Amino acid sequence: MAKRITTQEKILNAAEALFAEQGFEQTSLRQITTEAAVNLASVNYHFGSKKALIQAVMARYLEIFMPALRTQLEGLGAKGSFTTRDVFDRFRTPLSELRQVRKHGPTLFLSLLGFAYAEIQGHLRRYTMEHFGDVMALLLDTLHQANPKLSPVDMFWRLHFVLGATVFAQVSGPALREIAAADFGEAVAADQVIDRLIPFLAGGVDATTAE
Amino acid sequence: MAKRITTQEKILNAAEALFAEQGFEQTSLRQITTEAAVNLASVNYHFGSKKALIQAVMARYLEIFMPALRTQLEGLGAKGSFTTRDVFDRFRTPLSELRQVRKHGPTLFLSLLGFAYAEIQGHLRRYTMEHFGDVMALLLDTLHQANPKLSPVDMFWRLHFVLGATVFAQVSGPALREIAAADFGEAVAADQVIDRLIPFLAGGVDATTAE
DNA sequence: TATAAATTAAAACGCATGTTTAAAATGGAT
DNA sequence: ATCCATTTTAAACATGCGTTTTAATTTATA
Repeated sequence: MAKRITTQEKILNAAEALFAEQGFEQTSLRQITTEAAVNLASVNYHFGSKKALIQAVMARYLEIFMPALRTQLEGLGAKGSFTTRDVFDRFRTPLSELRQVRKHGPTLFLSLLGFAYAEIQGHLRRYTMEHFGDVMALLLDTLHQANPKLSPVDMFWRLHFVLGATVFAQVSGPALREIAAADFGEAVAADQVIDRLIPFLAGGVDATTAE
Repeated sequence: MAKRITTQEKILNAAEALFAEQGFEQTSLRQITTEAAVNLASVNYHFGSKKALIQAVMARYLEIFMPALRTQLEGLGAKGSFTTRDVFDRFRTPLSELRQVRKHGPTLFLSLLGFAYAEIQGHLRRYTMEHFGDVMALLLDTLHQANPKLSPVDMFWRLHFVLGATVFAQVSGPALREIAAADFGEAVAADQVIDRLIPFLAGGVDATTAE
């Protein structure tokens, strides 16, 4: 017997798919509840507001991703020395674990993260920093260990460039993969974008600073 | 005597400032017309629709930027050999020329470009490709000359990572510069972000591909 | 089975948006 | 100075949104 899917889960599942596809603002509660085949009012009943729903969608992923990333980074830190590339490679496992949540969890998560930053969801930034600020600090510290030449302020900026490239790659992902397939006859799976991305990011972070 | 400012220009000026600050979707025509001190209906009268206004705002910059970039790239192509870094450095002049349009033209333009991609303004993408597709092709070609090792499809993806990092840096620019100033006591002018960005981008594009 | 609590359902509310309409004002050409 | 096209204005329109309300229904408890 299939396990019972609650209304809340139906909403979360429909919401995250639409959010990842269209962004938060552009997705209406009516779209979500239609897709989930539940009543419009149930979103406010179960979650309180649209904003709270967005947070719930993100939390489901962050609660898996962040502890996993922390474990990975701590494991790397135990080693004597490592490269920037090593640090970014440590993102692979935490991302893969998101498949527990949903089949396309990794892609969904990164897309959501993308929209969270692209649209200015200040409350999400606050939520992340409040609950997982320590992991973010650990990431910054680990990257600095990998590349001690870079000053903290340089690392700060580059880490945000990294975030930008990542986010953009996901948000524009579907469109870009389509163009790539048409122009190069080379279909690229969503998950493989990350394989193209990681070398780029490591190269960027390791670049020599401006003279 | 100050030169007369037409209603259309008043609208364009108010619109671009608000767009760059808040994005396209989040900026209402009522905000724009209030700021510009013109009647609400004048937007639709002069431009036809909000979508057309967005296009007009972008066109004002693209029509200066794109030909300038083309000139720069052609100048570089005449040289025997050049690096990826050289290519990105050629963006500086075209960006600076945007100051003709407005004092903070370069920053405004990049922010607008950012929102154009972050929000899914498909019509802007189409417009750019339609009117300046040749320049984009030239850019891709020039980058390939600078780094022949990279396959076209690799270059395609990396160029879009570049765009993502750039766009994100501008959209989140104000917030990031604030944090940077607070955490590192180091104020960074908006124009200087591009100086931090260029080495990062060149490093990313030149990175060795995944094994 | 009777009762209370939790959930679902349908409808309406209040608000903000882009757009349209139709009248008033403006400005240049004859 | 008059006429006509252009522009500005104020008002309303249609639509979609998140949210709230109130009643019906289901579910669990005693």
